[in-house]
Amino acid sequence: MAGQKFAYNPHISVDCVVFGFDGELIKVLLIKRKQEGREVYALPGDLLGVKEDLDSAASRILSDLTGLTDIYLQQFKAFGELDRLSNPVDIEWLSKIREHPEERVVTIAYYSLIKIENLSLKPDSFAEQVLWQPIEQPRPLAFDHNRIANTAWQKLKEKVQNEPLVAFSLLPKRFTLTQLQGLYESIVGTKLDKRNFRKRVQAKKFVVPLQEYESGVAHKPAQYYQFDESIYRTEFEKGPWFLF
Amino acid sequence: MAGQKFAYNPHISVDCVVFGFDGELIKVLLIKRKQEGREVYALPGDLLGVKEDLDSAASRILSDLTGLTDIYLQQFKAFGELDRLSNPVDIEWLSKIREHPEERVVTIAYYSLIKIENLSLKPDSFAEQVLWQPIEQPRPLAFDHNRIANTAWQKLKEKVQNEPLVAFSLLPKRFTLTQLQGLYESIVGTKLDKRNFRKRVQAKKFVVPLQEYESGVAHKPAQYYQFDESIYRTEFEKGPWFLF
DNA sequence: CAAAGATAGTGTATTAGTAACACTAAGACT
DNA sequence: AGTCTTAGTGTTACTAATACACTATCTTTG
Repeated sequence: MAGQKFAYNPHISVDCVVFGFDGELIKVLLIKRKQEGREVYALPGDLLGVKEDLDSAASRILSDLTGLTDIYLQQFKAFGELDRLSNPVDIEWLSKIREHPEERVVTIAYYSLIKIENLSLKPDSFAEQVLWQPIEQPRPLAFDHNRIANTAWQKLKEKVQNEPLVAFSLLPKRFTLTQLQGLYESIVGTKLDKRNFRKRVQAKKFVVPLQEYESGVAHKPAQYYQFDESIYRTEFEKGPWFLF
Repeated sequence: MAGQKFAYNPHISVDCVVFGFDGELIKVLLIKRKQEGREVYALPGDLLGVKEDLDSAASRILSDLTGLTDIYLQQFKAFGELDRLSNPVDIEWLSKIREHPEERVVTIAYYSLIKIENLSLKPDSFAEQVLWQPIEQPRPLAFDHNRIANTAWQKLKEKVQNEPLVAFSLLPKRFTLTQLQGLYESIVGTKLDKRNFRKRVQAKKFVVPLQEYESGVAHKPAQYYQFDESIYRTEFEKGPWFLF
């Protein structure tokens, strides 16, 4: 970076599984690659720079793609199977862009949570290159990217159990309790009881109500809430511990 | 392996944090390296073979070291900081064993749980090379291995919360409830109430009592229990989900 | 061989948390 | 004015978690 030639480590890459929530569905950001008329979809990723941190590489990939910095990033697994490249279409693709396409590359995978709204401002050209794919409707991806995306989804679900903090990275700065509940329902995969949900949320001091309400909706307007990270942190330092 | 020359990938290594429980303390397996009269301790690890899986490399490292196969292994994080090698002693060591000692190596770290009893049968020479270090009394390690070991310990604690299964990998095949409680106390770092603990354990059908008892102890002999993995699996498929 | 020492093993009452359940409120649209 | 749509609110029954103290059984020792 910084203008000079950027040297890559030929055996290590970083891939990112970017999650977003549009108010209804959880989606994954894919990039489109045109190859002989066909479209192939893949996770955003790149080789690791020789003088580059793993975390920096993940940030670089995401900010190149979305223009966003300062987003939630979590490394979750390295994938190094010898047969990561089994599909002939992938091999053909690599032979165009890599010096040693046959060599095994170990990829360090990250998942990332972004507020989908922040992205809607991007230029149209952006919409040509990328796609938000709902997590429950997977589509075939390049390399072992389906496996990586599925693992990311599992890990995210586990994470939310222990650190519900992360869920808020998927919501806009201010949100309604209905949105929050919808997000949780997407993650746990079941419907939750509205009253019990709200009771629990309101017991958590880090979800703070604002004196602002929806407008222009054809029903009673909902109150907005926001997440207070500092209250959250002090609450969770005295973290509980469950056995079984 | 297999007699022929073993080619290494120069930029990727695998390190293992091996945990054991001696009935009282949780310990980590370290290897000793003699360097100019000084002893330097490190986690067991090695470069990754060019034709080797990540998981296979971890298994190889552990079976070379302990003779054990079929042990619990969990990949938990890749470490790729540019300054992983800051200590002059480490640099000197690498200059002896590596062709390009100055190049950054990304290490894929695993933690592993073994039944310490299985290891007591090893030849004495083994005891010369390795050391069981209690987790609460860390000692300075080579490279960034202290960081790796600490992260492993954190991840293990998290894991036990969601999958208490893993704790049983640290216990002998048959164990007393006092041993099990001691193990949990080591992991959570607090004392637990004996009666409540036993009530909870006995509610879990996968901890099955045997008609066998301690002998030769200077007190009432304790009953032995064992872990039934198949009961465990069927129980946990209908896994619960906690919000907050 | 009696007493002391050591750890195993057991039950109950209180409190806290979780789960199930149905109606009224407010705004938009016609 | 009436209908549609989602927001918002409490109580009760049930289940799980906590706090707490004594008896049982074996070994060792005087």
